[in-house]
Amino acid sequence: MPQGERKGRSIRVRDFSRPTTLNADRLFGQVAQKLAVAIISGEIGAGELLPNEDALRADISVSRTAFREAVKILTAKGLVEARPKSGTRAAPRERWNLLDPDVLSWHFEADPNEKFIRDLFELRRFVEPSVARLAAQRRTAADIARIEAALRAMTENPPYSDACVRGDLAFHEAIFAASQNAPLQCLASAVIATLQWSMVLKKGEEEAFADSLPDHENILLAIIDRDGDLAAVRMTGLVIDSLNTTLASVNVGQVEPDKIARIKHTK
Amino acid sequence: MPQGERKGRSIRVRDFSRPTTLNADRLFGQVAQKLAVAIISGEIGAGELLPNEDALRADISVSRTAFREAVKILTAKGLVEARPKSGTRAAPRERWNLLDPDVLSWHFEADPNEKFIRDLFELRRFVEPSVARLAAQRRTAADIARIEAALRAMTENPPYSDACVRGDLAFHEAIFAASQNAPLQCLASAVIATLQWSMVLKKGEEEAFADSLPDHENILLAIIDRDGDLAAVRMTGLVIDSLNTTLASVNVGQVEPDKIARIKHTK
DNA sequence: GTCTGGGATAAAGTCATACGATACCCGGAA
DNA sequence: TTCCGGGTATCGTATGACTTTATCCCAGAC
Repeated sequence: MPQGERKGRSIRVRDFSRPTTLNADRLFGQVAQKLAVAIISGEIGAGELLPNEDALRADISVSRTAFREAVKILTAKGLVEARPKSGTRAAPRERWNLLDPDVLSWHFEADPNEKFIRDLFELRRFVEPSVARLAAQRRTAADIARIEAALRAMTENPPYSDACVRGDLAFHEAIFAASQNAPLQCLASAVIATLQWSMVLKKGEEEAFADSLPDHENILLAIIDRDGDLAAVRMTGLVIDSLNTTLASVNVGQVEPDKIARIKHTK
Repeated sequence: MPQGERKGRSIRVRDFSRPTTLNADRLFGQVAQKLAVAIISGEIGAGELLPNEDALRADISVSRTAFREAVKILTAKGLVEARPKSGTRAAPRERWNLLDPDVLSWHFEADPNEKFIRDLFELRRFVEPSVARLAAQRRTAADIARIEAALRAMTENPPYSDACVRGDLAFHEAIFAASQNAPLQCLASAVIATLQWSMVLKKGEEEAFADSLPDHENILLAIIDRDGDLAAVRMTGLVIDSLNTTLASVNVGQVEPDKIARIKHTK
């Protein structure tokens, strides 16, 4: 069956996360990605954008249309600023919408440094406990079912397998959804991106994963009991543990460059 | 001087916030705004997008180029999803990047309902205290100067004047900046949008504003003292007070529809 | 009758070209 | 040296044609 083949032909890292707006199979999407990575990695750095003639001659011969649409996407995400006649420049980092799913994805691909991972974990540390508290207060039966299903995917599949990782991401996303707060839910993509990366970095450390399973389960129990404070405390513990094991993997493990290279390769 | 005239001819609500990517003076920007408002207000609602022929004939005769670039912007912000053969559809609300500055601005213009304001205050309630704690721990002398300058703008100008409002926004933004966490800083735009709206709704209630001034000052003092816990507690109090007075204005004041209409008018 | 496969079809995507507007650069004049 | 003016580069917009892609429907096979 050729279509099944096509579907499974390559697993991309960001396939796990929420559907992104970035059509990588479309031309403008490729150009946008290439430019974004160049900007985020600092290759372009707040200077003027590479003239389109360069871009389309070096990479692939893209028409002005595709190039402009790619630039429009980057503009919408704050990566570049196009001023009427003076030129299109790469924007300073303060302007980037770092919480945009695509920007996060590009950022990890371009410059997955430790400071950035720390910052994201800090965000998780502040947000996720509160979200868990809300979830405990507002969850419906359907929310519980969704969280349970995600947890089941984690326990019933081998650690760090695709299905297991997907389950972990779904676990956290379901808790966000149970919070019933739409703006808050937008942060789920940032959390998921963080999780995904920490999972890739930690891959192989199965004891750490096994330890985290009861923590997940206990969070679910607190949410079922509508015990917001307990859910928040337990979520705090989970995030801190996750940060520690992730940083341990990054610092101790000399495999880090290899892993990062592999992640980039599987993009 | 005609150019000065043009600058001051209309005060826009979002002029106070960080510079948005939305070029309202460009054609594609206007189309994007119009479509975005139609989607967010529910006028289009997850169905198929109005065929471009309709759009360009009804509103203004815009070329396919401008229309497509507008759609690309909306795609990048998650408001629409374009698929090759099936058409370009308005996306469900879960996909919207509600924390994007432009989307926030459009959301307030299209559908400033109480639930949304509550959700945003909830976000503030969770995030800002933690940010204040970080700011207290990491602030530099320059950060202090920036916060002080913002506070001065609040005290030295008449309540709810433009300069005063700008000062209030700058106060909160400066605290975010002092946290030294880039992803966290992206939430500043959401906080600022919330503040801006609550300020417009509260306008005229000068006693509430006067009461909040010492609160602001005390937060600054805690940050100067590097007392993170105290800064967090005080920020929590400020956010809660702000929510209460804002909701009181919305619920008690029968002026609400009038005010909202006026805000929309000044867009 | 149901399922499968391929072609018709419609919409998005891509390309090429052209023109208008304006900010910026540079050279000439005072 | 300074100021002014025109040229130029670049973005924005418009137009028309062609390509790609996925859906839908119908015909043919089991």
